[in-house]
Amino acid sequence: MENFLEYNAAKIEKNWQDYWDENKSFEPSEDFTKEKRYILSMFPFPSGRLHMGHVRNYTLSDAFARYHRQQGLNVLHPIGFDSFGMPAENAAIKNGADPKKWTYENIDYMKGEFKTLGFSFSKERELATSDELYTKFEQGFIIDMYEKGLLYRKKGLLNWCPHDKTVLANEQVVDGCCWRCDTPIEKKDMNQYYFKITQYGDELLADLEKLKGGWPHQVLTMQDNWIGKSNGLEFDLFFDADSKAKLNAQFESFDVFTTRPDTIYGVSYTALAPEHDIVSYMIEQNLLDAEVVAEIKKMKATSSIDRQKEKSGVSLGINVIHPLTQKMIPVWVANFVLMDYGSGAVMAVPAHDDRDYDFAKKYDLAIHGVIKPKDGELDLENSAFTDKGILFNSGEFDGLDSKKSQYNIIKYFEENKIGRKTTNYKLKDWGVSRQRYWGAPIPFVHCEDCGLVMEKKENLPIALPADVEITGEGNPLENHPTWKYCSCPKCGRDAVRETDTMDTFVESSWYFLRFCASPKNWEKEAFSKEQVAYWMQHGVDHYIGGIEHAILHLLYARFFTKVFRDLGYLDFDEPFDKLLTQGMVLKDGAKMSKSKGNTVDPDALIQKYGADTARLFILFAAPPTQELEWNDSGVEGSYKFIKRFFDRSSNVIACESIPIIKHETLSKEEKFARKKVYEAQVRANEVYNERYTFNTMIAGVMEAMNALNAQSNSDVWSEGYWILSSIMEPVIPHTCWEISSNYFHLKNLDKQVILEEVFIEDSIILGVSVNGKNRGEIEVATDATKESIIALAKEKVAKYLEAKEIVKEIVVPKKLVNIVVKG
RNA sequence: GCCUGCGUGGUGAAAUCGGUAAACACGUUGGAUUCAAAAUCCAAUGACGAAAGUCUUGUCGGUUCGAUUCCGACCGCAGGUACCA
Repeated sequence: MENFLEYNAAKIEKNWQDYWDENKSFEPSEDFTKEKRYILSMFPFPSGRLHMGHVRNYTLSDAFARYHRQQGLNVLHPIGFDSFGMPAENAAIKNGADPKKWTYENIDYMKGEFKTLGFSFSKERELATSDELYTKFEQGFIIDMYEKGLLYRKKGLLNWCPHDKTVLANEQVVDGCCWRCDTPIEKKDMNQYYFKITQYGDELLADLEKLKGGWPHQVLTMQDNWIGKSNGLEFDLFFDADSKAKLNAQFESFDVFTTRPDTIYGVSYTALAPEHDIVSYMIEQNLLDAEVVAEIKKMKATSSIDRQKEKSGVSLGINVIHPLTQKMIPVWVANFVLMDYGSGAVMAVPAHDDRDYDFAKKYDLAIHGVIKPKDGELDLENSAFTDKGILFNSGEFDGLDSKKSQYNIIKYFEENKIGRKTTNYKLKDWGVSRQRYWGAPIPFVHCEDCGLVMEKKENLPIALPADVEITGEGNPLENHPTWKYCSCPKCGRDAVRETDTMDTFVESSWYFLRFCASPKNWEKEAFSKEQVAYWMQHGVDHYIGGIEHAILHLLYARFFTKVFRDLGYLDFDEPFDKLLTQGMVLKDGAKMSKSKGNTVDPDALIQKYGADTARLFILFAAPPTQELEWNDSGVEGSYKFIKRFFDRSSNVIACESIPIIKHETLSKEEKFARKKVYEAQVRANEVYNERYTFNTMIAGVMEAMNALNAQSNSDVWSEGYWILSSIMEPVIPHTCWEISSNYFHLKNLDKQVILEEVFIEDSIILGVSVNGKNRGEIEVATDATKESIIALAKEKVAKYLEAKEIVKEIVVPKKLVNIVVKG
C-alpha cells in the first residue's frame, strides 16, 4: 500500500504542475485598480537546453513572483525567448538545420523544462522575438525612429569580424576580438545604420542618479565609465604660412581636445591619427616621402591591440603655431591617437602625460615642464609628472594651481574666440545593421529615383524568406533569388530591399514593454499607453539577470525607453526600478562550461531529486549576487531537508485557519518554537522586500524547524507549518502546495499576520565582558534595572575584577555588559 | 594603469545601527538502529592546549570601553575598462 506521507518528488511535482496549468494559476489580472508587481528575469536565447545560470535566474524571479502573489498583489511574471541571432544560423551552417525550425524546436524543449521546474510564468504572454508579430511592431518602431532622425545611415570605419563576416558594435568587441567567436576584429569601410544613442548620452548619464539605491553600485559605475563623459578645452591649431602652402591651402587648421588646459604651455608637438583627413590628403597628393607613407600605412594596417604594444610615429614635416606662445610646433602622426575619439588629433605635453612622454623620449622631442608639485621639485628624468600642481613658465598664469588655471585658461580662449569649453564622450552611436539572415529585416527600400525609402507600415512585417541557403559566406538575403526585389513604396517603380537585418539587442530593448500588452490586443498593437502606464509604474519592480548585461542590454533598454517617451508611447524615463544581478554558477572554481566538462545538467538533477531540491539548493548555497559554487553533497543536504520538512508535517493537525494559541500557557520549548517561527516570517518579509538574501531566510526556517522538533504541542506544530510552508512556498512550491493541500486546504499560502506576543520574553541573556573581552553571561529579567544588571555582572566575573580598579560600567540594552578596569 | 567589488573554520556561509565571531548547512568523527548496508535519529566539531587558558575575521597601524563592521597604508583575488587626449 502506498504511504500517503512518503515524499515522492516526481509525483508531487507533476501533480501540481498540471494543476497550475489547468487552473491558469499565474495569469495576471487586467484589473488595473489593483496594486501590481512586475517581476522580470532576463529572457534566454533558445540555445537548446537550460543551464544552471538560467535555473538560478528563474528560481530567483519565481520566488519574488510567488511571494508577491501571496501578498495579494497583481503579479506579472512573463517569459519569452530572445530568439534571433547567430547560433541558429551557425547550426544551419554546421548541420544544415533550418534556423527557424531549430529555434522553435529549442523553444518547445525549453518550455518543457520551465514546466518541470515549476516556474510560475504567465503562459498567455509568452513570446519569441523571431515571431513575425514581434518583427512587425519592431519594424514600425524603426520607421518611427528614422523619421525622428534617431536612425541614420552613413559610411564609416566599422568593426568587422572576418570569421562571422559581420559588423560588430563597439560594445560587441571584447579585447579587440569578436564577443561571440573571439576572432580579432578588423576595420572596414561600409555603409551602416546607426541609432543616435549619443544624443541621449547626457540623459543616460544624468539619470543614473535616479537608479541609485535600486541598481547595484557596480553597474552604475560601469555605465558611467562606458558613457565616459569628460570636460575640457577644444581649440584650433593653425598652420604656419609654409605648411599651409605645402598643403595647397586646403587646410587652415585642425581641432584638438584636452582635459588638461593647465598644461598648454608645455605643448611641444602635436599628433594626428593615421586615419586623419590631413594625413590622407598628404598621402593622396604625394606630399610625403615614400618611407613615411609606408610607415603610416603600416600603422593603419595594425590592429588596435597590436598598436598598444609599442608607440610609433612619424613626422609630417609641417608645423602649427602655438595659440598662446606663437611658437612653431611640429606635427606628427602617432599610432596611439584614435580617430574615433575627439577630433582624432592631440596636443602633446610630454612633461605631463605618460603617453606623450614615452613618444617624446623615443623620437627625441622636446619636454617642457610647466607644472610643478605643490611641495618638492619637478623631476622629469624618468617619467612625466601627471598630477595637478602649480603652473610655471606659463605666462600670465604662472603661480596658479591647476584647477584655477583650467578655468582661467578656458575663459581666456573663449574671450579671445580661439577655443571653447567642450564635452567629449566615449559612447558612440550604436551600429545596428548586420549582414545576417536570422534577424529582423530593416524595413527600408532602395529606389533609384527616391533614394532610401521607408516601407509602408501596412506592409509590415517584412518577414524573412523561408527558402534560403545558408553557407556561412556573406549575407543569405543578399543571395536570395527573389526576396530583395520589390517596388518602391513611394513611386512604385522597381526597387531593392535592404538586406541587412537588425542587431538582436534591438529586440531585447523593448520586450519588457511588449509583455505589458494584453493578449486580447496582441495582434492589434505592440502595447498600449494605458497598459504600460500600469505595469511600468515605477518601472519593472524586480529585474533579475546576469551581470554580463551590465552595459550593453541595460544601456540599450534605457535608451529605447527614453526614445519611446519622446515618440509619445509612454511617460517615464527609466525601465527598471530594482535590478538584481546574479553571480555566476561555478563548479570546481570555474564557470560551468561544456569545454571544461564541469557542467551539471538541470534535467538530470530534477530527475534524481526533483525541482524543489534544485531550487532550494540554488537559493540556500549563496546570496544571489555572489558566485555560486556547485556542491553535490550540498544538493543532497537540500534534498534531505525537504524530505524531513515533508515527513514532519505528520505532526500537524489539519485545519482551515491558523490555530489560536494561548501563549502564556506554553512551556519554554513551545514558546521558543513559536518565537523562531515568527522570526522566520519577519526575516522572510525583509528578504523579499529589501535584502534578497534567501540563504538567511532559509536558515531561519531551518532554525524554526529545529525548534519545533524540540517540542510536541500539536497546535504549535500546526501553527508553525501554517507559516513555514507559506514562507517556503516561493522556494519549494510543489512540496508546500502538497503540504498545504493535505492540511490547510491551500488557505495558508497567503499574507501572514505577525503576532508580537511571541517576542515578549520574561528574561534575557546578556554577555558580560571585561575590557571588551567576553568573560561569561548572565540571565536577567527584561525589566531589570541597570544597577541590578551591573551588580549581577560583577558577581559573575568577580575573578577578573580582583585587585583592579573599575573605571567604567557600560550596559548595552539586550546585548551585553562591559566593565572597564585598570591595573 | 584606472574604476568597482571582495578577503571570516576543512567547505558554502551568518553576524541588518560599532556590542557575546563562526547562526544555518555541508563534510568529518563517535554513538543508536540494522544480520549488514542505505535511510533515519542523537552527540561532538575554529586553532593550540591534559586543563586553566591563550589565540583567531588577508597584513600592519589608528579611532573606540568595545572593530568582521569605521579610518589609513599595504598584500592578494575577482569583475569591468583601457594608448579616451
